[in-house]
Amino acid sequence: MAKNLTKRSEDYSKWYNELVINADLAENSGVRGCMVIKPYGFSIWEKMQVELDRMFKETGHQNAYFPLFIPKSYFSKEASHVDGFAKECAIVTHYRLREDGKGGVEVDPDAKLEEELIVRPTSETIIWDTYRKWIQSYRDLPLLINQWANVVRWEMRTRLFLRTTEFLWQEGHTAHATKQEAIEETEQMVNIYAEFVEDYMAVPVIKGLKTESERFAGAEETYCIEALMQDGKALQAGTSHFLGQNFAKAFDVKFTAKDGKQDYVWATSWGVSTRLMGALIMTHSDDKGLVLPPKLAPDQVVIVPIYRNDEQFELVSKVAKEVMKELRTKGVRVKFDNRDTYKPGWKFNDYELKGVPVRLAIGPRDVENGTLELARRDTLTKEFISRDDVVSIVVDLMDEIQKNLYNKAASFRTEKTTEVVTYDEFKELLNTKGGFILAHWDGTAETEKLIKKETKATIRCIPLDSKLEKGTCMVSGKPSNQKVLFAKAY
RNA sequence: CGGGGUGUAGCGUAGCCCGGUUAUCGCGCCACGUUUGGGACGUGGAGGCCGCAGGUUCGAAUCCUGCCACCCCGACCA
Repeated sequence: MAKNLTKRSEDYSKWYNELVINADLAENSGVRGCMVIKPYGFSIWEKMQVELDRMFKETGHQNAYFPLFIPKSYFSKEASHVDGFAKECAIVTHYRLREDGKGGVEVDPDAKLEEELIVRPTSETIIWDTYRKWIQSYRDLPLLINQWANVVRWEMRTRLFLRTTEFLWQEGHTAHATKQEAIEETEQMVNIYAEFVEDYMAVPVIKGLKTESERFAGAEETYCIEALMQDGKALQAGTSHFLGQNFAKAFDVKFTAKDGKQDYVWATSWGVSTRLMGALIMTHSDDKGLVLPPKLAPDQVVIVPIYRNDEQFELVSKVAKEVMKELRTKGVRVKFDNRDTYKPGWKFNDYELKGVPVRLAIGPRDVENGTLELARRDTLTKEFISRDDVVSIVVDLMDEIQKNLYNKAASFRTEKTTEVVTYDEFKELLNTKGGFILAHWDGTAETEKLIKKETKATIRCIPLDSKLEKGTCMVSGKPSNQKVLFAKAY
């Protein structure tokens, strides 16, 4: 990372970009708005997948896979859904290339598809078209399915991990016999997302409901989790939608209930994406690079040997390998970096850049004294510990670092969350402190739009667990029952 | 899609206004040697159709025209 570039500098996005590239997580591919996720970045994403997938399965969901291509006509079946996605779709119109006579290739105009195919921006339509065939009776319900997939949204502006043209995600699509059950599913999934993001990513989130204008295209209610980044901007980290009977009606998905009556099924959909990687990076990183929570770090501990000659290397390696073995027995992910092609100082900096939670250094002096040098990535502190205590200390540290990262992020968020009464205060705060702002709002789309236009701040959510309190809208002065969460957002 | 900016080695750049030897510097890369407890040093070396296509000129990285790509700010958005 550039030495003089810090996250406190004005150009936060440049800092972020360099961090993603230098920490070897991902890079721009050169293909419009698509990124290459490099092995190190992908291994973190894989850890996230494993934990999320486990949580989905523990709550009765199964994985399946649906097609990448969606016939254009499917989209026109749900009116608000098409409105929401029409402007950002990649469309397949032809199925063949031919030689252009100049050494290249061109699209063969004779190979035009009769019906264009949309590269999925999300899979509601094709999945509901399929569910129609799968669901006849209440006995087929609930249908609880998730898929891990890539989707494409042709956004105007892209950003590594946060908004790439193609991104990886999971999307759950469930069908239920009753409205109540579907709402419970929607709420359960937003709770699972919050639990994952807080417990595994160590990123505190606020659960809430989206306002009507921020709602998912085709949803009756959108639940979300919102996180606060270090530059004071909010990031939507996950969404769970109650779709009512909208898609069931659009795709004619009916079932016969116990009483013999036919009804449309009730639906939900929910998803998190590789954007979570962006949240992880922007929440914990410092000027030395990435900081990974132990639960998601591909390597939780790295051992760096210090030596001058082969003899010392053998001596040090022996201890390093023993320590590695003992830690692995306790379930700690350890890497022994015995490469002779890089110097210790270089390795120290590289692992700090990559965010490895704990570094152990062993040199001849340590072997002699029965010690190791332990360095924590989260606090950047170093200490010598006894060789005999290393396993218990490191095992405890995994929990401690995980908690410390969460607490740090939580107190940052508390510090950056302000309640205001007047619109003037609100505007002033946005320009100075930023962060989350709680304020009364009259519940109208007009006021919401006006605030967005004048300040660029949006209502991130109507928090679920905030207390009800009477007040008046900071803009219109009309009555309000609850403060809502505002912020400038990614 | 509007407004602004930038394209020179793998990366970051100087040169461009005011055309003129072999295109500058740093990092990285390769070889050899000395090094190794916080990003080592020395010596030598490789690597460029100066974004692309035209034009002006004896001569173009530099001037002109067109195109393309990327970045930033808006609008849009997980």
